[in-house]
Amino acid sequence: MAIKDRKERDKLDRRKLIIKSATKLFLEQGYEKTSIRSIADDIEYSPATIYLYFKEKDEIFYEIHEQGFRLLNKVFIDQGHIADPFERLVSLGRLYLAFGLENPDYYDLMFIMRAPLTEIKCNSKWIVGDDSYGYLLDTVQDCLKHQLLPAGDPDIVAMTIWAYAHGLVSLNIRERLQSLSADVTGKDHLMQSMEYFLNSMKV
Amino acid sequence: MAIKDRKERDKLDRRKLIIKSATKLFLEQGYEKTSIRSIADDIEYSPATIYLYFKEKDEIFYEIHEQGFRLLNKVFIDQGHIADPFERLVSLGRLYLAFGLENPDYYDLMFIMRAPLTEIKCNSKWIVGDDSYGYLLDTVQDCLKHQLLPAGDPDIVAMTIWAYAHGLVSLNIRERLQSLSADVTGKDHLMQSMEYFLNSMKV
DNA sequence: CAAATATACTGATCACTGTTCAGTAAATGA
DNA sequence: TCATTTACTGAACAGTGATCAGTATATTTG
Repeated sequence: MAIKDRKERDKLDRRKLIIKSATKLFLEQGYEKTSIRSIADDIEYSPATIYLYFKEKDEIFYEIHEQGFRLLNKVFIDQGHIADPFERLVSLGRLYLAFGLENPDYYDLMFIMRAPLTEIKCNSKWIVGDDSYGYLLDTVQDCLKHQLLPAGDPDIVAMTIWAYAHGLVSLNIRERLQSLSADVTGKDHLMQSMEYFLNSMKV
Repeated sequence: MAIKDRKERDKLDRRKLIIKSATKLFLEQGYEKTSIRSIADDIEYSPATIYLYFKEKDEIFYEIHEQGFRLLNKVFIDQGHIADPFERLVSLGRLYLAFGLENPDYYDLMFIMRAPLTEIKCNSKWIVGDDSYGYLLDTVQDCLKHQLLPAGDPDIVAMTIWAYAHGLVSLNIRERLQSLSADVTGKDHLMQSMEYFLNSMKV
């Protein structure tokens, strides 16, 4: 049965090849411009072949979507050592902002784009995102315990903070801040805003 | 020269006809599914005709984009009578949230979608959005004057509040809240979040 | 070993998209 | 009356995601 095993490995390899190429093209030119044909061209297979490994275009990009979350988790993971909960929260905020600005395409896929997750998938695998949200929730709960944030339901508080951070990043990515009366574009102003936000929240 | 006038009026009428049809189809089925051909079908003209009145698809949807801002302005405009600045701010927040949830397609076009505003247009006409932002900025300045919000640059403060509200609405529209550990979906939870946010900010 | 079957892949095609352009028919101006 | 402008269109271009009958190779079975 070794042959069968090898074949299965080969099949997975080809799947990975597709994802690798798709990721490369995606980071170069974004989701919309990365066509099935361009991926096929890149890996030197027929477009039809890709549909033997993925049901639809979205399924390929769901993998990249997951990669993005793994990336964000990696960024978050070694903040646990910060003892002060509020300091940890500040650090998470900074990192989230930096992640969004440095990986706008990943961020887009993860949080802005019309979800590439039709059907059941949504329940079964969205869980990857839970890790990142988990860090936030834990930190928020710590802050609440030490009364560093105004009392409230931890989930509501975490969602509130996330909503703020997401709003900041996504307004920036989609260039909605350029029209404001004052010029608040640029990373400095975004950081100023985040400091203002967190300091205002601090009890 | 009356004939020429009539002709110009007719031309504007046809332009309006296109926009009207585009709006109808857009609100029925969203941006992506509203094709030039479907608009042409609806108004019983050839697809090519549409390009005599609009340079590109985005130009049509820029009009709808403006309609959206006029709608939001109309919602905001009669909040000026609320005397207490902070109460006014709360009211603006509520209205913004309600607008986003009740008009997700408009909201999408206005604040989420990859901007349908290539080139110069961005400088010349984005100003429509300034009205709505103006209400927010005025209210924020009032709040700062009466020390109802933590001191800070008015533009940064306004942007911070807007970012929060936008984050809340857009995470909801793009269904990113469903994956959270607790079920924070639903208008109630969003309102709870907004109350928590604004109360936390209040000095 | 030979025949039947399973695997991996592809070219062609479908139905769609935004956009362009040569051509037409009618209204207008000289 | 004839030239010109105006308003419009059919057909096409180049691209998209997706499908499917067909093919060539490899494996399993009698």
